[in-house]
This record gives sequence, C-alpha cells and structure tokens, in this order.
Amino acid sequence: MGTTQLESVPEPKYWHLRTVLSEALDSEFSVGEILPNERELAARFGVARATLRQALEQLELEGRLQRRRGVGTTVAPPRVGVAVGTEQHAWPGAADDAWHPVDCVQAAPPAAVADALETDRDQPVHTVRRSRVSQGQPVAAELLYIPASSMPGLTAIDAPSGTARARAVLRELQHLELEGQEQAVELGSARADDAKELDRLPGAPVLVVTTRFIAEGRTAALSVATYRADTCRLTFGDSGGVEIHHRPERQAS
Amino acid sequence: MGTTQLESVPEPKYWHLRTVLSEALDSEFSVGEILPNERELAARFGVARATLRQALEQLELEGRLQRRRGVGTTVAPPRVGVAVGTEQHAWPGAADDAWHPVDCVQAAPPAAVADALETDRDQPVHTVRRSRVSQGQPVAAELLYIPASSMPGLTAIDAPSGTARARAVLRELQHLELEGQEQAVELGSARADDAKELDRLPGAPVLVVTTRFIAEGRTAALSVATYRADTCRLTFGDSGGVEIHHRPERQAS
DNA sequence: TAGTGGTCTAGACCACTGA
DNA sequence: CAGTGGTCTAGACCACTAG
Repeated sequence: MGTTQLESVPEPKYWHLRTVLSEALDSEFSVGEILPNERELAARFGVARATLRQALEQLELEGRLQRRRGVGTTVAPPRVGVAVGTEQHAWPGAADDAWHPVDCVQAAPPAAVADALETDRDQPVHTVRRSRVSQGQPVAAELLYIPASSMPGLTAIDAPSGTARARAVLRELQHLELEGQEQAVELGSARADDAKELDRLPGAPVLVVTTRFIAEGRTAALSVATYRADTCRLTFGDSGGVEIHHRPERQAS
Repeated sequence: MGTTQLESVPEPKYWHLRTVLSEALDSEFSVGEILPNERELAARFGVARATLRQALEQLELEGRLQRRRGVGTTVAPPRVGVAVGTEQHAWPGAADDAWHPVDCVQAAPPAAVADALETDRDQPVHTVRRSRVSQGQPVAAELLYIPASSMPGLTAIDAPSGTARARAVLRELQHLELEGQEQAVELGSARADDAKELDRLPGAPVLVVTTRFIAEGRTAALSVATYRADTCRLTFGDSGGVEIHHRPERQAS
C-alpha cells in the first residue's frame, strides 16, 4: 500500500527509470549541470549499474544527456536545428554554404557509391571531405563524391590533394547547371573516422543524409553527410530556423 | 602468431564483432535467413552473451538485422524508402496520401504542441491518429494536431470520435489554402503506444518527423510522425523512389 | 592520481513465440 | 512445451580526464 501502484504488466526497470530521470531533468536540473556519477545514481535507485546505464543511454539517444568518459554526465542543451534541405537548390560550395572543405583526393570510390553514381567501379572520382560546425561544435562530416567525368576541365589542376584541391573542385562544380536534387535520411552508426571528427565514440548514432545532385540528366555529385543524432535536428523547408522543438510526451499511465 | 594481428590500440570487442558479423552477412547470408541464437553465437566467438548482444544491437540499429523475442534473429531486407517531403505541398488526407486515419479525439494538447501551434494551452485541438503502411509492414505512426480555431465549420459534426470523425476533420482541412510547410527530422525513442503500433518494443529508435502546415499566415496543423528507424529510409525531393541506398563502408584498418 | 564513463564477464530469470 | 530474445545483477578491469 505504501508504494504508488502495483503494475499488473510491469514495464522494464530501465524504462521506468528513464521516465523518472526524464522528469527529474525537466524539473530539477538545468542545462550543463552535472549529474551524480553512475555508481551513485545506481545505488540511489537500487539497481545495478548496467540497468542505470541502459536508462542513461536512452536519454542520451533522445538528446537529453551528454556523457563524456573521464568527465561525467551533463544535461544537454536542446538540439540545434541545422538546415539540410533548401527550396533554392544550390551546389555544394556555393556562397552561403555552411560547410568548409577539409581535404580532397582522387581515387576509385567504394562500390556502393559507384553504383549510386551510375559509373563503372574503376572510374576515378573526386572525393571531397568537408565538415560542418554549428555554434562552435562539429555537427556533421561529409564525403562528397564527384565523378571525374562530370568535370572535364579539372584534369590539369596542379594541386593534387588537400584543401586547395577541394576548393578547386567545388569551384568547378558551380559552372554546371543544377537541375535538381534528391535527399534521403536514415539512421546509421558513426564509422571510426567520422566519430573522431564528430568528437564521439565509434558506433555513435548518426543521421546519414544522402544527397544526389542532378545535372545534364545524370548524377553529377553524391554527398553522404553524417550528422550527430544526439545533438542535431535536421530541418527541411522554406525557413530552417523556426522554433519547433518536439520533446517526447510524458509516458501515458 | 597464429592470430591475425596484434592490435596496438585495440578496438572494443563488440565493435570488431560488429564488423566481422557485418561482413558475414554480406557474404554468407541472404535476406530473411535466420542466424544462430545468441548463446550459440557468443560461444562461437568466445565472448559473453552481453558483448555479442552489443554487436547485434549495432547491426539492428543499422537496419541489417531484425530480432524478435521468441523467434530469433533474421537478416533484414534493405531499408524501404518512404517519401516524406514532396515538392507539391499538400494537406494530410489529400487523394494520394499514404496515411490512413485511425482515430480522432478533441482535447487539450500537450504543452509542447500548444507552444508549437502558438495557441493557448487550454484551447481545444483536434487530434487525429493515423498510421502508415508500406509493403505490408507498419512503418510509421502519426499524431496530427489541428487547432479547433483553424476549422470553424466543424463544430457541429455529429461523430464525436473514431475513424469517421478523423475523416471529417481531414476533409475539412482540404478547404483551406496551404501556403507552405516546414519539416524537421530528429532521432527519438518510441513511446509505449507508438511502439505497439509499430510492432516494436518501447524505446526502439525512431525517426521523428515534425511537419508544420501553414495557412493564412498561421500554423494550421502540426504533424508528429514517428518512423521505424531500423526499417525506414526517409526520402525528400522530386522523386521519392530512386535507388540510392547507402550501405556503410567497410571499417578502415 | 583519483574519479569518471566504457567495456566485459558469467551467470540468472522472465516474456514471448510456435510447434 | 522447448527455445528464443529481453532484462537484470554484481562484480572486474580499462581508457580517459582533470587537478
């Protein structure tokens, strides 16, 4: 009788814990505040540390918490909205581009990319690496694939690789007429190199945005961008910065 | 010396396992095939079951595996592309709509929704529940919020709730002129009711698509749709069905 | 060096499925 | 009913951070 309620169909402990912690975050903690450590929290709730961690993982997935090894668990700020799809289509590297180039090499692409580009697998492809920063934090890493056949004017550029090469490739891209673009979003996990760039551990959840740029009836470029799923909200549509932040509802009783 | 290689900076076992299993899935298994059970796999790889499960979780997150309690672990088909953003904006419930209505009630909305709708928190809102099916499988559940003030003509409808009511609300919506829409995508975890409708466990990863429909300069409707993140690839742009499926690259050595 | 989160183990029991 | 994945425990050690 002293307990709140008997659960005829008991929900898992970690799920209940998630709800309790979520409400505590709303009412008793403010952004950036540091939580008690995992061993202490587990003891306080009377569960094993693994169970407590399962609840924390959920909350981190939902962007409510941020955990860093050697430091602690902190309350995360609301997700930052990053504009991904715009009404006025534009090539990567255009004036208002939110990305900045990092590197560029010319090599044979992975098989999956060659398929999407509709080119032979041994045909060389310019691969531009770019990164995107928002509010001081890295939010996305991108690999931009451009078939060499799309850019005949670039064969004689002197810079063989590096940032200068990347800029040259992007500059060349602007000369083509962009006819349209198609995008897809799916859930993925960060590969080792992306994870490093995003300041996360390998396997961290990411939103993978694949963009196909169409010119002259063909796929002129393919962008594969991985966004931090914990901190980002991808926005599409006319204006990107509108304040629609959906926080999951309370659990129904 | 018999081992393949000494790892100077050893990656986690579960991550290495994920890679090994991923390659095995590519080469030795076909879609729908059932894997050995977890205890057997763990023994075969010489790890604890929890570690093996960590690897399986990764692969399930990436849409490579499907696990069902009491049944087993099967190889998942490639993710199905579902069109989310279209060039020609249209109201929910239009002729070519992929959704079908389930239910409708009129009640005060959650606080977060009221804020997004820019209405008072105690103002009544029509809440339409819809579901979306693709290739025989439920892929998304939606809550569609429409302020009663947007639809003055609906006060006298006789059906108080249920599917008939939902259809009536959607029909009424078509009479307004749609001026634009804004969308956002973020990662979330399925609430209990959504999870049930999506045939998943609570907490399963979902892609939450928030759409704001604008008419007469105001927010006339707000849709919060949760898509199964494991099985869905959300497509935006001119044509939704194009075959760009990005499979994560092999891990660099 | 002390304290944090990340990984891993070897068990146990439960909830669910299908024969 | 037997077999599956899902939950949970109580430990251990490791990698990383910061004072």
